[in-house]
Amino acid sequence: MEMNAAKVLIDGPSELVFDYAIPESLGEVAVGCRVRIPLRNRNSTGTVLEVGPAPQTNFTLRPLHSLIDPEPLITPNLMKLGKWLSEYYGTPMEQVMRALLPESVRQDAHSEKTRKVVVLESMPDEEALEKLKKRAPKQHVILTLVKAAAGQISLADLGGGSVTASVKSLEKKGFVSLKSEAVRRDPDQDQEFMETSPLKLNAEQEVALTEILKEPKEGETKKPILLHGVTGSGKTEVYLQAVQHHVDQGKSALILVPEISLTPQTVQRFKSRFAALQDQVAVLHSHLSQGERFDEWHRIRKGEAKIVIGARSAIFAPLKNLGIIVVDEEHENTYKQETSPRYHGRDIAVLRAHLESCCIVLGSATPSLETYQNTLKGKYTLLNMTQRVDNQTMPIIRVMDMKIEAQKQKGRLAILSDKLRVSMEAKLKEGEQVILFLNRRGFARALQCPPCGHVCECQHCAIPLTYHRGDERLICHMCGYQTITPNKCPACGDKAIKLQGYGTEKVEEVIRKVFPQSRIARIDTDTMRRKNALRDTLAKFKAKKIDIIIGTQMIAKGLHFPNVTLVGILNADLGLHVPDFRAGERTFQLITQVAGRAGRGELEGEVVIQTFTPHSPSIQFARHHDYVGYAEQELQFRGQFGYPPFTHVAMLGTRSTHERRAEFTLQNLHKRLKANLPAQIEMGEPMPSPLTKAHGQYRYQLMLKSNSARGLSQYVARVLKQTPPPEDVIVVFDMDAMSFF
DNA sequence: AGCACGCCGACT
DNA sequence: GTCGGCGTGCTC
Repeated sequence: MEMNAAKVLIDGPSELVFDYAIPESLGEVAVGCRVRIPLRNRNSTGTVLEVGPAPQTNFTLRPLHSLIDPEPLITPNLMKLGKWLSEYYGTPMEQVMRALLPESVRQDAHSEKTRKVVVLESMPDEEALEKLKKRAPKQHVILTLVKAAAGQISLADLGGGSVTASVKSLEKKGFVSLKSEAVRRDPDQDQEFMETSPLKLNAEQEVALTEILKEPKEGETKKPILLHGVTGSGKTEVYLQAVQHHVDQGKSALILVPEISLTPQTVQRFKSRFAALQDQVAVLHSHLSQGERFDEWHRIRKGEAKIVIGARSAIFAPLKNLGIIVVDEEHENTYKQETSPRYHGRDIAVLRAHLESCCIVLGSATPSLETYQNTLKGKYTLLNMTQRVDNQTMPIIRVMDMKIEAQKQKGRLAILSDKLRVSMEAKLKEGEQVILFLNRRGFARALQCPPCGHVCECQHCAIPLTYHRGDERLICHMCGYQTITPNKCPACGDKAIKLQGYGTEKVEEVIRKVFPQSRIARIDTDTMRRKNALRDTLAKFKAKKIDIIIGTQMIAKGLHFPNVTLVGILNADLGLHVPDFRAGERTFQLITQVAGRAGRGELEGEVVIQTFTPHSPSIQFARHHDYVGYAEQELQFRGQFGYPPFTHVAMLGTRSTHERRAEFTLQNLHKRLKANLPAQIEMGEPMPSPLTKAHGQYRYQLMLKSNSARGLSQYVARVLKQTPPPEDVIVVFDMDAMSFF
């Protein structure tokens, strides 16, 4: 007899895939179903990968026990997506499955939140009621309350546990019954959203929207769209109207934002615009409780929620009939997941749109070079928005050469240039506000010569060499090249060559001295530890109770303060001279984004950039608001040194509390990888990570490069499987790594 | 010979 | 992950 069988991926780290017979009594068993299965002499759980005729085996298949959920939890498209993820990132399928389903949904036991409600069954007659009032006054009160509440009231509203005895007694008499009712855990239940109407689009927005909504030609699929719009050009309004269009057509929409906690304003705008459809909007992010996530996820799966806004993991939301995916600020690094599977939310979004045959819009003022390159190759459609809405102008950007300032301010730490100080005085006098920005990620120290600005770089990789204190060496973190730390500048011969740096704390101290009258707040991870501290400080700033904000990355994104007319970037070099080939791109993006905080109201904005390397392309092109110019020269550099988007770069790392073990394990892996290294893979040397010790663990890393991401991942995964690491060493493989620390 | 312990491979 | 087979080695 022809019996169908299911290929099941068994839960647990074993990566086991076995065939099981499908008993007829189980009904429809589809791909993506979660199932209970026998395994040896015990029970286990798994996910159905395939369903088909039973394979030829010399043993009889054991039957599936039962379905955990009546319907498949993972749609066929999401299963395909998962398979792709597993191969591309070299991640075991089991771990991919964990990313596909939230833990609370995956768990065998369902956790719908319920509440007890008391329902009126029948009312006693007058006589009985009177009797009750005398003999059991509490029961009488309950009955009146239930009746007053239209025959149904929650147990909690009646007074909770203290009334249960009385209710039980009433139930026995048949007057009421006690039932359970599912309640939705709404993460935003205490918030009110005022509905907003669509804004009038300007000509550029109109063109963009039309192109986004254009149906593909018969038999063709729509190319992904890059919406490149300058800061303040009204991209969000375009997304909103595009989403509206698809929702009107009965389709669903998915909006990805970099990080919910950093983009509350964007989420707010979506929730407000669709306030009338509030029950159809779901927000997914990491701060949801397990229960909230469970509810939101099932609302999406059942088709109740058709508009999903979320951070990267929302890309796996079980939406059906997708009309459009929007990836806001597509260049953001937060789209890269930093635990396994280390996927890039934007890339997965493009793939999902392809699988679902839906429209996808990637939006940014500073597109990633990966995405921009795809428009040049004709794989994506490029739409430009060059004007700010409401005729606002782009801020004027000035660049201050801190080498000259350092000479002027002889002996003192040059934190504030004369120009920036004078501008601040002028703006503050007018009652306008100032943001001072300092990127503090300077821990991986490059060696820079203060008089001439020269930075020691690797000849092979064109990235700054990193100073390692222990052995006084400079190491290249792409290829492993090492050299002795010079005691004078190789360019100008000056002996002042040194590691430079200061933090926000130091800046605050200096600014308070220079501007004793001003109200100053510092925003960084140290001062914003308290819950809601960021929100409160920003609210105060908005209310003009603060004049100057000194901040790190936290204030770079998405903030809209019309009264800010001056932005100072105190040390643009800090992000520039880190051992990462994307350092330049990141600096360009950061300057452009931070500069975009200035002049968002009636008043014109001004930006002052302080740097020791004023001629660096990231700074010069940002100064002229010239994205295309920057991209062109940066792409040329990337091509020349074989960096992404022309290749794929992956990082293989080890971590251990024992330094030698981390080092030895990576050296061992390096040796084995080298043994049969395919020609198209290029490999560097193992070396200590720039952040040698983090979270009590020593870290070593190794760079790999290839034209084929899959090929590289598969090769590394195979070698990794053959060489399991010692127990106390963790091995990390990161395809398309975005961070090299 | 009898039994405890730990490694290693199989699990459909 | 977890079970059980089997080899090692120690004890009765």
